Amino acid sequence: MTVTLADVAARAQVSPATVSRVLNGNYPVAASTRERVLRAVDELDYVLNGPASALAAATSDLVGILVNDIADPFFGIMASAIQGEIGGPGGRAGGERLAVVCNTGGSPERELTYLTLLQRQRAAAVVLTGGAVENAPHAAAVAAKLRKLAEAGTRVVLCGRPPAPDTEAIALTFDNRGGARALTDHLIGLGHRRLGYIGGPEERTTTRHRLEGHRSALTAAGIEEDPRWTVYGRYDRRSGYEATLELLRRDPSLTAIVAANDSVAVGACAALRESGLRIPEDVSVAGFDDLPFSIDAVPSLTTVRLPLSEAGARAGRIAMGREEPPPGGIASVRGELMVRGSTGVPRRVGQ
Amino acid sequence: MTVTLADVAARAQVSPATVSRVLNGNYPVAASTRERVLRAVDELDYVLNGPASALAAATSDLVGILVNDIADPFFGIMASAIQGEIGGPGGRAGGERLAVVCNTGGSPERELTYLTLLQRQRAAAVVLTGGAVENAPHAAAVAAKLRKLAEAGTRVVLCGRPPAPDTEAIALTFDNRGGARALTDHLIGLGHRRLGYIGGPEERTTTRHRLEGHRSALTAAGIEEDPRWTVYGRYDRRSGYEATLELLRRDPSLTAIVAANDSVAVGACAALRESGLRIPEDVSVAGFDDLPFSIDAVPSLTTVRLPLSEAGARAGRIAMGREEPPPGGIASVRGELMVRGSTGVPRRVGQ
DNA sequence: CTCCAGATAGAAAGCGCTTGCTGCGCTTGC
DNA sequence: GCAAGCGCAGCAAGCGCTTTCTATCTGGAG
Repeated sequence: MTVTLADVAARAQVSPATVSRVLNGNYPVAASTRERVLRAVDELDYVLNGPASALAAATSDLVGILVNDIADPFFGIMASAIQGEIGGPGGRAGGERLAVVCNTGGSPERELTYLTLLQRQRAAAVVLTGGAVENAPHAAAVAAKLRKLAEAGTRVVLCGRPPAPDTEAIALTFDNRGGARALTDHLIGLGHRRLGYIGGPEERTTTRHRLEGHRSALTAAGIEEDPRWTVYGRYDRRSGYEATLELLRRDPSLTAIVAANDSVAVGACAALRESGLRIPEDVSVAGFDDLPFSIDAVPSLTTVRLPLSEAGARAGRIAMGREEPPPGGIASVRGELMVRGSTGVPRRVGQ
Repeated sequence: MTVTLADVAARAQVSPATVSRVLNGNYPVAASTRERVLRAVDELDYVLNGPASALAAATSDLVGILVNDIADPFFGIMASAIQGEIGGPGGRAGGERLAVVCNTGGSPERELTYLTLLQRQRAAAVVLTGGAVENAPHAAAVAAKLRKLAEAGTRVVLCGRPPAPDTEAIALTFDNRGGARALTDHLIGLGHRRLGYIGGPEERTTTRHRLEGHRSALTAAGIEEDPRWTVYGRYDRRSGYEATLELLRRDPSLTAIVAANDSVAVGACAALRESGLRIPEDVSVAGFDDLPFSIDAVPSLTTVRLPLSEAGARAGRIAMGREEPPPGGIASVRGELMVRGSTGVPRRVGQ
């Protein structure tokens, strides 16, 4: 029923081996033979059986991309850039590879399960994006999995994720600490002294690093932080909205709100507006990531631009072995402070 | 080096056949034996070889999802919903399936290539999202491919895409015409008589349907459309920005701008603001899709809410055979008009 | 006490492809 | 003029799993 290599071989009057070689193009085949084979392939409308090749060759052309939330542009942009480089159709790479985007939803178990699934498929490479969960047993389990994958010949790259010790994984880490530091420095420079902070989920590396950067700026400026000024939430708009209301309740004299990311910041803006506060005259707001919509917020969001697309592309190239990994297997990718309309000199009288 | 079924069998003192049956759970195996096998699997840290099973069983657990642009939340949301239903880790479905999200970038060739790649992998199902390109040869090629896939046992579902005639593909189509009609009716009801329209790429079904809905509203209200009022672009913010400037240049008396989607609308807002026009006092703006950020635009965007998540979930279930396809294999999914702050009664004096 | 159905387990034949090795015919160096 | 060398094609042995068919061993039913 389905056409196989042997059928093509028969039609082209050659051996299956020759057909295979024509299709894979890694062995000399005379031009005339090749043409005959290709014609037969065309006439029979033959499509290679992926699993069979993968089995015989002990490699596959699948590349896994793990993301926390595919509906979030933060991950979408990275996934897109990675995929652009792994040489799907239209990519410059030779062999056509299929990108498998896996949505972990931020759940450690699903992350692990997906990794196993990818291992089962003998993936050619795996790129993990986004922050990791700070949980020793889970981190160890992931590290073990990554080691296994590497052992089986799967290249592992971390993009926007802290390095995994004792692992051969290449890490392209975002300098969340540095970015957050620059952002809060900017706010302090404007004259803010009472700054609220809306973090992401407490157990994530990204959350911790950004908060650390924020605090180091505070410390450097000799500002003593009030514990009431920090609220944890999720990386979404809703969380920003609710957290802002909570922050305002706890300390109505805040003059600035630093958010875990742009979505949170946008939610914060909405809450502020509903509370009758002007941005930035009454309260300044800052985000992180510089997603496309940030510039369209009104006022446009001051934020830290992360080169998501560039980092993703680089991760993709490294995963494909088309770019040298950074020395030591670790590179820190810096963000850039984008000062826009949502931050300004505080006008409100304190207390 | 790598652990195989046989190794597990040896360790558990059973035949490979038994191990396979335990792992696939579709054949009676005595509890004690099963346990022994599972222990061995665990001890050896065995992971099934996907390609080998796929080859032997002539089926795979890959499900393809084709999207135009993974970085666009429109597709991200659908992809996420689809994936949630195809039973990746955590899903309720039994077998664990891997979702393969393919980024076509809107290119017909890549779409076809991805379809071939999926066919090669003997995908269990394929879901195509987003509008199709209106190009006869390409449509025919896609239809042929879909037929081949169906023939090979791959279930094909179209989500937010017009039906593919002569194909077994199930189609969940968005009622773009109806949504657009309702939107423009709303604007006309507010008193607008001079409405600009920013469309998407001209050769896409979505673009055409939305424009048709818009025009039918115009016609029904006895408004004769000025050809200058329509501009085609892309489905992104930038396009909205540029097209709006162009529209304003062509006819500064426009009191409303209807955009192909929310991103375009947001770009339009930016252009309007920069031109010193107030929204909606001077010009009303309307979008389409109701993506999450629309509500945060200032003023918040009047738009047509498409149940992206619901439709995606349904498409996913149908693809998995867990939900009856709609009668006739075609269902139209309606959008809901969301009236918000970006549209209002026109205040500007005409001309 | 025999016989048969039912429940488990195993043997073995592939699934469709890749690839190391062999083989053949011809150019080329000495 | 001969052997070595090269370019190209075929043979055949798997890759690791699934599954049909068969074998074995119960425990009643007759």
